[in-house]
Amino acid sequence: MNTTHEVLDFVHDGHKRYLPHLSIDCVIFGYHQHQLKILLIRYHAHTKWSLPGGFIARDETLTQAASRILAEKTQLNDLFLRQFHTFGDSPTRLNELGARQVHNITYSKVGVTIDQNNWLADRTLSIGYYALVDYLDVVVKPEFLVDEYCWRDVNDIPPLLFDHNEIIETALLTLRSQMYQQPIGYNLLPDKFTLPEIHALYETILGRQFDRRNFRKKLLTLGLIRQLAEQKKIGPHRSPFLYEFDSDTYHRSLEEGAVLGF
Amino acid sequence: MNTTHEVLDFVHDGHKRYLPHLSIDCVIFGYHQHQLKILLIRYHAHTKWSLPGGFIARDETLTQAASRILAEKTQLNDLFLRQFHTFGDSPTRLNELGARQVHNITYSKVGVTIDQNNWLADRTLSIGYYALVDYLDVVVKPEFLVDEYCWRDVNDIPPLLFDHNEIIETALLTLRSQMYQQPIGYNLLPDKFTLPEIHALYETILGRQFDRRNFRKKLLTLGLIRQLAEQKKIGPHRSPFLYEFDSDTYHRSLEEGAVLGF
DNA sequence: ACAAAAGTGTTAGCCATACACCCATGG
DNA sequence: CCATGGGTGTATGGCTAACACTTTTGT
Repeated sequence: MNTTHEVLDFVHDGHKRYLPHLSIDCVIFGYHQHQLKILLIRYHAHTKWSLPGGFIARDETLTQAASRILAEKTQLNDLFLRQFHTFGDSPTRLNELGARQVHNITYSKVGVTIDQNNWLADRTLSIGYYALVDYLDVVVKPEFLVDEYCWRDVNDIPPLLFDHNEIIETALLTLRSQMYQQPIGYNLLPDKFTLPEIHALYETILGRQFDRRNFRKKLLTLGLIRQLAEQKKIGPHRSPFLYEFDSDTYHRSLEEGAVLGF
Repeated sequence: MNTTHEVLDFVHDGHKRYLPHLSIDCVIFGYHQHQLKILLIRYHAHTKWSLPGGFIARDETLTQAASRILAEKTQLNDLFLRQFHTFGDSPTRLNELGARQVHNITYSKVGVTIDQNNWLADRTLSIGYYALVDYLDVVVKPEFLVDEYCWRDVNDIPPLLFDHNEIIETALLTLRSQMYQQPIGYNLLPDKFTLPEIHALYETILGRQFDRRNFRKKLLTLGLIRQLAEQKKIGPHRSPFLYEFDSDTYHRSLEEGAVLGF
């Protein structure tokens, strides 16, 4: 939606293409060098930030919708993307008037008012998905109704629209608990990475520290990573060895689960 | 819905009270004495069985809706009830015609045809909840549109309507993986229970065996259960001791997670 | 030579696992 | 006394956790 005409069409006829009452909200975790951030957007004329989201087209599956929405924002495909919860309890989701007012501020940009019967004024439940990306890989696409976007540190999230703070909270809990049972990193690290790199990744996402020696031992014992003969030049310091994921073990662990047990 | 009039009202005006496009399906696990069963229902004039389900009223929260639907079927409140996944990928959920045909069979009972514009003919996503009950406690309430119900063993589920087999599969996987991280049993055992009873509960739900001695040790070490001085009379055999849950530890483990680590 | 970062091995304690015999009860 | 089911303790191995010094590299 990049023109006034497209937006007006969406407001008036969106319910013909999309399912009303249901949206998808994406918690896009962006990791890079010891920082874990979340992509937030600010809809037109709002002061509060929100999570990026979208609707489910009538002719696409739920998974397709989530991938499409994520790809629209990040221009990236084949990301780590997981459904984690469906939200329908918050008072902000029961109060149709509140939602309508929020939309009215946004859509004032095209001079249209959402009336009580408009599909966007309906009560909407939201299916939460989270994704993990390297935020340096992401070129966020400007959108007509979005004034700005930003990457905010997970520990410094401001009050957001609707129940989006709760959605982030749940996403983070889910991400962390899944990380203890499944390998993570394929999408966040280069093909060949150093031990300090993957070590920092785990420490940052899980928000705690691991002993370097035990960490390496664990990943090697599980067969998740393989040490290479090459080293990486990192300037005025000792050169770390490069490692790569063992694709077989990695994907088997993704499916069957592998207890990291730290 | 127990009269023709109520059903007709639901078919024609249900979209005013309920959110269209979204339903809740409940996987009700019924445990009793070494058996783990699932409650299935057969809608009027259908040959295939289904999961019990329902819609979300416009003025209730998602959690309220799930509890209400469960209470309507089982007459029980305060059950162990958990959302586990939202389903919107199955081809049977994309094909509106198929869903309409299924509904038409059911609603033939009241001589009404669901046309293309009826809200029940819309594509519907389903939010899956699972519950755990003692199936001897359940008195299933007869419903106008339901010809029969039955408790089927989890290992003997026939082909069901729509994607309900997949929903059960996912529910069972979730239940089992949660059971390793959280205590279960409060709703399934009497206040005072014997060790063989809770032992059988775990073995049945998780589908594997545990050494009696190690099992007891584990639960006592975690502080989840407390041994009482009383014993239970069980006929022509040695009387087993009674135990009770330690309410504090139990609820703390529910929230924080407790690794059973068998 | 110094600063910064990476590499490396051992030990102790806990916990999961495996395992078999005796006891109580009612018929 | 017999059949059935319940109660109980120990030993082993593996895994987690804790811990500090040396090596490399560039300036």
